[in-house]
Amino acid sequence: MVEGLRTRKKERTRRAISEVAIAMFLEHGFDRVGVAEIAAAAEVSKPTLFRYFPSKEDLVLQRIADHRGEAAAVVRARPAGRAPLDALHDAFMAGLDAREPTTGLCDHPAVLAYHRLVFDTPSLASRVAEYAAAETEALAEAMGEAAGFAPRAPAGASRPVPHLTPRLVAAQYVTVRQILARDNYAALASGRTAGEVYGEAVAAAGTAFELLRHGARAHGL
Amino acid sequence: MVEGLRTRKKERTRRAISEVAIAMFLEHGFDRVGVAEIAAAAEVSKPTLFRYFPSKEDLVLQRIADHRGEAAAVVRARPAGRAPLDALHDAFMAGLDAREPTTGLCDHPAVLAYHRLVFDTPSLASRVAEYAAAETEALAEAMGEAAGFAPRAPAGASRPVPHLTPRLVAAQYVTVRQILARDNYAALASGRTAGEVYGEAVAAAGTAFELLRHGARAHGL
DNA sequence: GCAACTCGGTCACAAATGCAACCGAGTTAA
DNA sequence: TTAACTCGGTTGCATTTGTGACCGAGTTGC
Repeated sequence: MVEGLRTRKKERTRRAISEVAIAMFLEHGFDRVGVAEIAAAAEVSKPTLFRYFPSKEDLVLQRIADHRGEAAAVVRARPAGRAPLDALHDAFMAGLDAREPTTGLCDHPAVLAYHRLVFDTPSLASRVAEYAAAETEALAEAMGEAAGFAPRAPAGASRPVPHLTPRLVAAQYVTVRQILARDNYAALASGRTAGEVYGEAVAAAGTAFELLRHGARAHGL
Repeated sequence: MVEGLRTRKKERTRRAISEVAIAMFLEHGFDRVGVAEIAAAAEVSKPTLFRYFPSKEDLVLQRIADHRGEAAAVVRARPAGRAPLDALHDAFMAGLDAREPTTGLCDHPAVLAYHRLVFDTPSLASRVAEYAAAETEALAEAMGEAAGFAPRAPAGASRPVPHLTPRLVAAQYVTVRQILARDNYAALASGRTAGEVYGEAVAAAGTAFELLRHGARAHGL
């Protein structure tokens, strides 16, 4: 009973609303389109729209939220004997290869426009930062497990709190990844193609993960 | 209630179910397709299917039922001074011109196959007869009004009962129309096109309505 | 003769949805 | 300042839908 009519229709509705909303935002701008218009275009009532998405911003950020916990999953599913950072490096390289939008190296016009929409709309950009914070926390937990730290579970807290070192490393990874993606996006925004940028992107990722692995000192900083 | 989301979606669902069902019946035969398969293909649950259509047969007959009361409406909407039978004749001629399926003069393969499906399936054919009876009653009422008879409303009856003459004429009209449509369909089934048959169909309709208007005596019967 | 199965159709219940009215904050206009 | 308006978001309620279990009649198999 994992795949009933109910589930299928709900997923379809969620996708339809989000896609319609993004298309309208891209065409007219985020705050020149009202939620009522989106609901009408998606053939859904306004309360239903808000049952799927808690706020107007989430209509856009759903795509980003879909990747929630991905880094933590990569760490947990890494091959035996492979270090967490190496597994993350592998995953990022694979993402570059596949031109995944999350790497910033996807030059489809729609994806580029989506990037512009998110970063040019303050309320959206700020929400992305929140997602990044949540992502960091989840990754820190997975890294704590990987490093053999038994996660502490304080009395009042609902979730275990990782130790300091995994949290620092996780935060650094998330930050570094943002920079890499930003750089790739900037290169594409200046008109170059993903194929042209690919080599530099790989090299930049190599540098970044090398820095993460061995610290700044080895680079004279 | 003008045109809300609810109404629109219900009509869409009703159409989707009926069309999916007819397509499957045409491909595999009426009683080689289960209602559960139809519901699955139409992406609705079985109870929902039966909320729209009271029986399996109605999945097919919906198209015919859609024309319920059409003859009565034609009579009521006829131009001032035009006799009911003449208005019905006009309407039938217009139907022939437009190649409406109800005239039997539509040679689209899908319509032909639909005809075959209905008349080759006993449980469907018998239901068509019931619809014809209901159609007759409705038309008789409209004709009674047109003829100036005040419809009688007997104590126990929920609806007024037309006088005898309008009922006879209405019954004759329905019968005659069935024969005309059957003849047209037979001609098309033998491989001729609607355009080729059109002239004969018009002439046949002329003869039939002439007979209705002036009786058999004038034709030596 | 009888059990197991199929198939059209129904039931009770919970989940999803539409609808209309409303709230509260921010804007505009008089 | 106040009144009217817009817009994101919410609420109560009726309608619609999915789900699973069930009924009863007709077949099939033994």
